[in-house]
Amino acid sequence: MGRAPCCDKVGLKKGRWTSEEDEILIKYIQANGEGSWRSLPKNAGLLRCGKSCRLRWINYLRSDLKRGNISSEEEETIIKWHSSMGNRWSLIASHLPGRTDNEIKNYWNSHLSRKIHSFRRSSGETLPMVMDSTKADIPPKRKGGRTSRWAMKKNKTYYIQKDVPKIKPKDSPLTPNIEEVLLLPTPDLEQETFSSTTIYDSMVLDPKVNDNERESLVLRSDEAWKCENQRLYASGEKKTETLVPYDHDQEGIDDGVFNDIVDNDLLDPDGVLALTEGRGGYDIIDFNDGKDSGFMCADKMVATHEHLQESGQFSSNGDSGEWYSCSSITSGFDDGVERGNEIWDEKEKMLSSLWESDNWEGDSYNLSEIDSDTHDAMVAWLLS
DNA sequence: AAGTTCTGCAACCGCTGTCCT
DNA sequence: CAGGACAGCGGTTGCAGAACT
Repeated sequence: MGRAPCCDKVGLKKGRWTSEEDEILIKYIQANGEGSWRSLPKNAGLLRCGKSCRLRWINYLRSDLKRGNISSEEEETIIKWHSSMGNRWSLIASHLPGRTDNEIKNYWNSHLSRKIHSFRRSSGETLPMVMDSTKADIPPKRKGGRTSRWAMKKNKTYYIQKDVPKIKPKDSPLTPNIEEVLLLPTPDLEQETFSSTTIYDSMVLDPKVNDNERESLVLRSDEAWKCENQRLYASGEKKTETLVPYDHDQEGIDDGVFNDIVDNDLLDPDGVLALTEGRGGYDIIDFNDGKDSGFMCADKMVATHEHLQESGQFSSNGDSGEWYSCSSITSGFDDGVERGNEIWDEKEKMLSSLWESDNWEGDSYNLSEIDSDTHDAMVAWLLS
């Protein structure tokens, strides 16, 4: 036999608390102490749910709360703890006396996350937008108002579009439009060198098939899907190649298997099997077992696991000896070899880490792996 | 100045683990 | 032990007011 329900929610007031209600609650708790939230509203004469009373007290009425004006030191604390704990707002709040989890959560969502996005813009990078085929032809026309929250959300979810609808070529040929919206966040050299569609240099393969089969899976003749992509090699040579996205739906992995991969079971937390988002869903990168694994780039297999191990680099072209980057979308240009001697600046590394961490939507386990120097630099920048 | 759109944040919702009966 | 409330948490929503054209 359990307890009586907390409240039946019938006839209870919702919404903003009035100053009168606050006063009643404060006086009651001062006289009787915290706790017994279920009986509190009745005893205090409030037409509120006990849960609501608790929330109001903890977040706004307690005398030890600071409320507003979060200092740079506090901001730094939030960033640091968030980088290691993710959205554990209550834990973060426990390191900030006088601050509540709700306040920190709101502050993060409305201030700090935006700082990171604005950095990407300020550093000459253009944030990619999700290509939504249903809207691609009708760019929204602004009538007035401020920066779109929707747009921020889109930016935020760009790399994490799990349920993005598959875009069929016949429905929405992307090639003509993609350049307008898919300028990736890359250093200057890359922006000059790579064409607009380099998003698809993410490698694509099915871990379940052998190399020959995989090649046939990836290669497509559908012109609408092809992406011309220029690559710059360390030698200075430029090459144009065609990258063809892999559509798991059309190409052989059934939805059930694919969803399993996406949802978790087949994802290796150590990164031997990784997903990157591509147009129409996820691409799968398998770093596992060498022989059946590798990287498909353009129209050929460019590296196997053995290449990776031997080279210590991300990948190389076994045929020509040229180095390829076969990285994810988010780090689509972060292969040091292909980029010659060019070195990413620290901010890019930071932001790349942030993007890859899926930090905007979920846990940030990757962020915790950022080395301390990078981490500190990131914090310094965010506070600058 | 009016109309439109977005921001900031307080409050709610729903879930989970723990405790109570 | 089972069932249910409690406490706490993170995600989401709603709205007043700000920002913008």
